[in-house]
Amino acid sequence: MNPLEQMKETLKEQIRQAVVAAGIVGEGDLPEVILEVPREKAHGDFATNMAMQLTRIARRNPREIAAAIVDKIDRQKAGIRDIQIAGPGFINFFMDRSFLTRVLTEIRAAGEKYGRSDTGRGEKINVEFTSANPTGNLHLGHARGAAVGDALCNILDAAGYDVTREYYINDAGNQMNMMALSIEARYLEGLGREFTFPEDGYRGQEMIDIARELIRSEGERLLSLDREERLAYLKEYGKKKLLAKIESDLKKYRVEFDVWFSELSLYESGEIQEALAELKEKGYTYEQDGALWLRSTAFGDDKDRVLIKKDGSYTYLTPDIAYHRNKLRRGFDRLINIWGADHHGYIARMKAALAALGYDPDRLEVLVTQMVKLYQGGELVKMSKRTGKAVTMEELMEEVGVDATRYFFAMRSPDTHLDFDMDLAVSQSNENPVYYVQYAHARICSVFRQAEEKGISPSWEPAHLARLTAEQELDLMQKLGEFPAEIASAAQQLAPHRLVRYLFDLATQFHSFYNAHRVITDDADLSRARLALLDGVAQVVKNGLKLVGVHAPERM
RNA sequence: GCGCCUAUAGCUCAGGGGAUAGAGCGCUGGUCUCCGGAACCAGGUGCCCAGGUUCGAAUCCUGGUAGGCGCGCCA
Repeated sequence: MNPLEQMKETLKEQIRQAVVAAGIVGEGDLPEVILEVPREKAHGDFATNMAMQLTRIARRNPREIAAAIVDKIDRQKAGIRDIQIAGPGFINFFMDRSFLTRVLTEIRAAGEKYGRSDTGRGEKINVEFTSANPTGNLHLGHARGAAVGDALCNILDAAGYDVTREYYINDAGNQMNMMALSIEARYLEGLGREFTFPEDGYRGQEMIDIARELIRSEGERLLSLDREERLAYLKEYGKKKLLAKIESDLKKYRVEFDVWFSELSLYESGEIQEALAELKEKGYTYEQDGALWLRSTAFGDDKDRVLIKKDGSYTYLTPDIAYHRNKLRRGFDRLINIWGADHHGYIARMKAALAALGYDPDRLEVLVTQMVKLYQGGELVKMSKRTGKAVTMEELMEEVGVDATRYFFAMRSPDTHLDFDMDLAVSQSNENPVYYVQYAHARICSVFRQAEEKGISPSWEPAHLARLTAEQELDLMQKLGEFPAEIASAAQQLAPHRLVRYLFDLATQFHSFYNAHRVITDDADLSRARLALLDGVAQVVKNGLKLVGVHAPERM
C-alpha cells in the first residue's frame, strides 16, 4: 500500500472511531466511509459525506452530526492540519501533505512495477476478444475491440488478476466453405477459366491475393483435383494464410494472445456432443419441425433457439455453448467477452445456455463495443462488407500509426458510438491528444539530458525532497500516488478509458507545473528534488501508456 | 412491433446519488532574455422532454422523443 493509500485508510479508521465515540450509531450500523478528493481545492484534500449518510439513522441535522464527529477525531494521529464543516454537511479534511514526498521514493523503488496491486487477488479471468472469422482481414471494428481488449487485459493484470487472453477461431462453420468457394472463383478467374462468383462470397482483395499466390506456387495443378478435394485444400490453405495475416496484424498492433482456440477442435474432442448431452439430460431441449431446440426462454431469452438444424448440422450457437462450457471447465472464475454491437442480440441466449448447463450466468460478462464511424476530410467513409470495401486494420496502422490508433480507441468508453477522425489522429500537432501525453514523457527525458550535462542528478534524500512544497508539486505527488488506485478502479469497472483519462490529466498537471517552475536552477538541492519528481512523473506516464499499448518516446 | 446502446458546451467526449457539471478541438486575447511552444494562462453558452424516488438527481426509476445496432434452422 502506498503512502497516499495508507493515509486514506488511517483517516477512514479515525472517522469510524469518531462516529462510534460520538455515540451517533453503534458499530454495527456504521455505513461504509466514503472518502473522496473534492473537485474544489477550497474543500480540502479529502471530504466525507458521512454526516449526511447518517441523517436518517440518527434523525438529526447533518451539520450537527458532522460537528459531533469532528469533535472526536484525533487530528494528530490522522495527520490532519485542519477540518471544516461545509455545505449541507460535508466534512472537509486539510492534510499535512509533507508525507507525499514518500510517493516519489516508492515510485523510485518500484520502477516499472509501480501501479501494480493485488486488488484482484489472483482471480482467474478469461478475456476473449477480436475473434474475427478467418475469412478476411481485420478491419476498423476489430481494431477497436483489440485496443479495448488488450488494454483491459493489461489493466486487469496490473491490478492483480490472473488474465488469459483468448482468440476464438471460427474455423468450422459455413463461412469457411464460402471462403473456399471465393478463393476457388478467384483462382479460376486468374487462370482465365470460367467461373461464377458465389452470391454471398467474400469479395475482399485478400481473396484475390491468395488465389494469385496459389497460381504462382501451384499453377494449374488444383484444376486436376476433383471438386471436393480442391475445396478442402483451399479451405485449409486459406485458413492458414488468413490466420497468419490476422496474427501478424495483431502483433504489429502489439496484441498477443495466450490461447488461439479452434472451434474445429470442439468437434474433434467430442465436447459439442457432451454439451448437447448435458442440455438434453437437464431437460432444456426439445424436438420440433425436425430440429433440436434449446428452451432458452426458460432463462430470460426472447425465444427458444435451434441447436441442431433440420439438415443435421449445428447452428453457430451450439459449438459456442461447448466453447464457453470448456472455458468454465478450464477453471476460470470469470469470462469476459468483447463483442461488436452487431452481436449484442446474442448475449441473452449465451447466458441462457450457461444457466441451462447449471452455471451462474453472471460469470460471463459481455462488453459490447459500439460501432465506429470513420471520418476523413470531414466526410463519412462508407464501408460495405458485401463488396469487401472496408478500412483494414493494416491501413489504419500505416496511415495513423499504432500509438495514435490504440490511444484513440482506448480513450473512449466502449459503449459510446465512436466517430474516428482520421485527420485528427494523423495530425502531428497539438490537436492530437496522444502526443500531449507522450510529450510529457519526452520533455522530461530532455530535461534529464540537460541535467546530466550540467552534472546534476536527482536525489531521493528526505532532506532534499522536503524542498518540494509548492502547491503544484504537492498536487503532482498526490496524483502520482493515486495511480495504483486508478488502475484498480479501471479494472473493477472494466473501463480502460478511465486510465487514459488519468494519464491525460497527469500530463496536464505536469505541463502546468513545468511552465510555472524551473527544474534546473542554481539551488542544487531543490533542483535535485525536482528531478526526482520528474522521474516519478515519467515513470507513471510510461507505465500507464504501456498498459494502453502506447510507446513513451524519449524524443519526438 | 420487441430488445440492447446512446442523447451533457458550436463539434468530439468525460463525469453515473453530493458542494459552483468538466476536458479536448474550434474561437478571442495573453505568457517565454529560461530546462523542447507538440507547452502554459485567461475568456462560455450546456445535462433531450415529462413525471417519480431522495435531505440532495446530469446520475436511480417510470413513460415519452430522436439516432445507432440487432431481432435467421446465417456466422
